Amino acid sequence: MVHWVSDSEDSDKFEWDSDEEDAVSFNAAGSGSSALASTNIDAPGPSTRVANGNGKAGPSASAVQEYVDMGFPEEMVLKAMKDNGDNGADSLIELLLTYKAIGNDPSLENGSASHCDPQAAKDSDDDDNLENWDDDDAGGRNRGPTFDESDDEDFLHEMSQIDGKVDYLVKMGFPEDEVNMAVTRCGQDASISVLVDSIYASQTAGGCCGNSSDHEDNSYGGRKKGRPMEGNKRKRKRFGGQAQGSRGPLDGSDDESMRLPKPMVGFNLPNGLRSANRSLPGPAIGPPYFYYENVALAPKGVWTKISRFLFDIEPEFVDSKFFCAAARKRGYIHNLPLVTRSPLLPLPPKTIFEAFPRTKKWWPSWDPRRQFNCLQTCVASAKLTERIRLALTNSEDPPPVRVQKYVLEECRKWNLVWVGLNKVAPLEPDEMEFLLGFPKDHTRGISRTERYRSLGNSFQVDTVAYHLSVLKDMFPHGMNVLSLFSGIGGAEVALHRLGIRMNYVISVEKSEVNRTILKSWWDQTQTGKLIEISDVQTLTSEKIEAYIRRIGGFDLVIGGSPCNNLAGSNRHHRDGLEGEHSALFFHYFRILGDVKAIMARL
DNA sequence: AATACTCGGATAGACTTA
DNA sequence: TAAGTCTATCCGAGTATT
Repeated sequence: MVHWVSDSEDSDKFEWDSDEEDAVSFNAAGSGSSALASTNIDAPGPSTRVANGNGKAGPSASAVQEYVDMGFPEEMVLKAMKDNGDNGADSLIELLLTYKAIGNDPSLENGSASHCDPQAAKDSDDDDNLENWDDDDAGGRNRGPTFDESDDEDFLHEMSQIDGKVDYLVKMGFPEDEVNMAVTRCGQDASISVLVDSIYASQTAGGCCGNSSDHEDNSYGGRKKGRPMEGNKRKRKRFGGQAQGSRGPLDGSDDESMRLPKPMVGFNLPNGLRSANRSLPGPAIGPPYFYYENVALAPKGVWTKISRFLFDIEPEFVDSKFFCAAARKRGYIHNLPLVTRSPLLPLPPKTIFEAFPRTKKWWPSWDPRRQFNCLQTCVASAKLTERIRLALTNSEDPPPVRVQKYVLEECRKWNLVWVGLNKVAPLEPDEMEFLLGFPKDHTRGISRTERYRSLGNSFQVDTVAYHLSVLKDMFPHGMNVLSLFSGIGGAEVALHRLGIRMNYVISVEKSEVNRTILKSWWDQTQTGKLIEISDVQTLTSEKIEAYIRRIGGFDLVIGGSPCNNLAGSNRHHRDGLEGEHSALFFHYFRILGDVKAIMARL
């Protein structure tokens, strides 16, 4: 049952104090590390720059002038060009508009050119002390070597160069001395990922491994066995500190793989009898709440590793087939309470026939499917459905087993539905919207291919909303949300459908069509303020702090990792959590750490 | 050993724009 | 008409399950 609490109640402060199971004050947890949080992570590490300077020239005078002519102050243009990197003109303009919208520009005195919408002006009670949240160009305009070259470098390499990586790990709850030892062992150049490996290796092995060369050979997966199992007393407790051995299949010793639960129902389900409880480790407890999603069937070791980074929280693996008519196996790592969950109403149909009754008429008795497989980003070609039609019309009824098998195989592979005699077809985009819990026509207006791609990458709204439903009563006055890799706004739609007001949403999404979709939905349904950012790299810790100061903090950091090369097909150049695609996860990690540290400090 | 499943990508051709 | 953009098609491999 959903609680529809009116927005008019009058308790002004955020209630972060502990649901019954997590009775640790976040302030206490966060203050220890906060002193370190303010070190300058922009400063290059000592002699560790990679020799990758791609001779990129700074912004040309004429290009700057072009945007100055459009009415943007020069300082703002220079800053935007720096932050934008190589992302092109559209992205640059968005950035400029974002700066303006949030009132970032120090030189924006007369309101004549202001894009500030009235809502934002009204909500902010501190207009006169707007942060110069990019005051680096106010001070020393040419900060020398950090200005240009590093923008394009892979994030991991960048992180390898900066002193701040130690701080990030400390911020996220790793013991400081162990982090420092890991740096000593692996060298200054080691990536964060390697450092975490090293910390765990020494915790379990007693620190006898010499300075390994792990970081050079990308060999995370190669260290499979031979780890002594003696627990170290200071080891970060696995999965929130429950007694090891009582975890069932998830306590898969210390090897790299994490077994998926069967059935994949998460910690609990609506109306389910399973009532789960868990205790979170202190550093994991908010603020903010966070919610991270990724494909469940990631390559070996990936989930173990992600979990290590995120406080060793046990992932909640859920198949959305328990929420709707399509399977979707995903893992979620979050620090939300579990006990007061409630599903979205009305409950969506859970079988194909309930969802699409008209298909029943044409559904052959030898097709046993009652639910869809995972909705993907690509759909079957017309040629395939025509081949199927021909194969069936050339057979008697029922067709021979060979034909049945072929047709069924293709139907399962491509999620085909029966729409006529011997006629199958892929799901329409609006049917996928429906299955995923989005409003009809949510993605309408872009090309068909792009709709499929965006939807295939999206959240299943009912599943996510079920997990987020606990927030409803905690935030009767609404929430501030940092939404990373937002896609078409699955998280936002879920919160909205839960009746949770969103005061501010800062959304990071690379794809322009996705940003357009989210913005358009937002303008139709929301009264809060949406700020869209195209490039996650521009969300520096300075900016995060400025946003936090401005809007009063984030209540939820939510994001799904774009899973390029992590799941499904084309895994041949996947790279787990070592290569360039993993940079996206580390952005999530970095930003969450920043938000936690800054909020604890302020 | 065979089978099922998977938040993808390079490419040629169709289409649109300058 | 050439160049750029979008679309449809084939093509895949790794992991888990049977």
